[in-house]
Amino acid sequence: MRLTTKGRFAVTAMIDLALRETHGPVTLAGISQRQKISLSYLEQLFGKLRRFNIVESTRGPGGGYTLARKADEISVADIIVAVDEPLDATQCGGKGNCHSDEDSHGHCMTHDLWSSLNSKMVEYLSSVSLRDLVQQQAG
Amino acid sequence: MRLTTKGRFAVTAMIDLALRETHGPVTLAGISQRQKISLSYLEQLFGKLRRFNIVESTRGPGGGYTLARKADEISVADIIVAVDEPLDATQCGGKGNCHSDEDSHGHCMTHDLWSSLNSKMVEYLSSVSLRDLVQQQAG
DNA sequence: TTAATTCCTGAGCAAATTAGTTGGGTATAT
DNA sequence: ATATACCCAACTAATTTGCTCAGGAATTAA
Repeated sequence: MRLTTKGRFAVTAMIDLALRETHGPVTLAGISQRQKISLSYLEQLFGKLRRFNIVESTRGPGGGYTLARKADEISVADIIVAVDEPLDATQCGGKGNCHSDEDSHGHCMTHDLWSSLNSKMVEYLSSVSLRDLVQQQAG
Repeated sequence: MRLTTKGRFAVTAMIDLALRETHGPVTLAGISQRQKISLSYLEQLFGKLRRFNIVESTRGPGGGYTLARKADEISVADIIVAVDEPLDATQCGGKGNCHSDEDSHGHCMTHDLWSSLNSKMVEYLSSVSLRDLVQQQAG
């Protein structure tokens, strides 16, 4: 899991969306103005979020985006995984057929190590829901 | 806190170092060969790690790097913070003088939100020590 | 039906970051 | 002296980030 400003933009935009979707679909133009993120960049991000079934779209006037499920069923990990390119944690490309390390017991040291660290990160960010963030923001 | 392959390289190299430093200083050339990371890149990373007092260096033949403190007193967060450029979490640059968001109570929405999420990340990665990783690798 | 709104897509581009190269140094053990 | 190894800065290539531009498609409302 990669953690950059790109994921931050997506999470920020999703919070903006979650805060407003009670009044109906939220337009990207609105999010763009409020959060100071370019519309085209948002379109790219929300294209990915839609393909990952995190948001749903409605076209035409009065349209916009809504959450595809409840805010407490969307985690920060879901959002970040959707928009960020995957970070290739293992040098062998996940094959496990890497014997370069002298200490290796069949595959590269990085393999088990970083992938387990990575899964802990995912585990943690999976435990933080969009609803948690919205409540934190409101409070 | 940013989380990219750069941090992974640094953590991987540090584990390699921790596993071997019982036999004396570990050379970057050795780490480079074993972990398949270019020597010059390692030199850059370890320059930063040294400036953050995470490792110590010994010049000349038989020299190399050693841990500046015990492995259980070095966290993954320490390593990543040392090598990664800081991720500017707030759009206002940490000033708090941003009133762009309509829902704002004096500063931008992103401000509190992402910085608290960020501090949770740091908190978590601070709880994982180099010793934990080494034991995990050995076992 | 026409126009306005909004999502949708792809190509291209500038800036930043990542990863590495090159080409030098400096300190130290033998 | 010489080889080892850290140290350092400038430069480069590849990738990612963030954005612009230019359209197209679906939907609502006049």
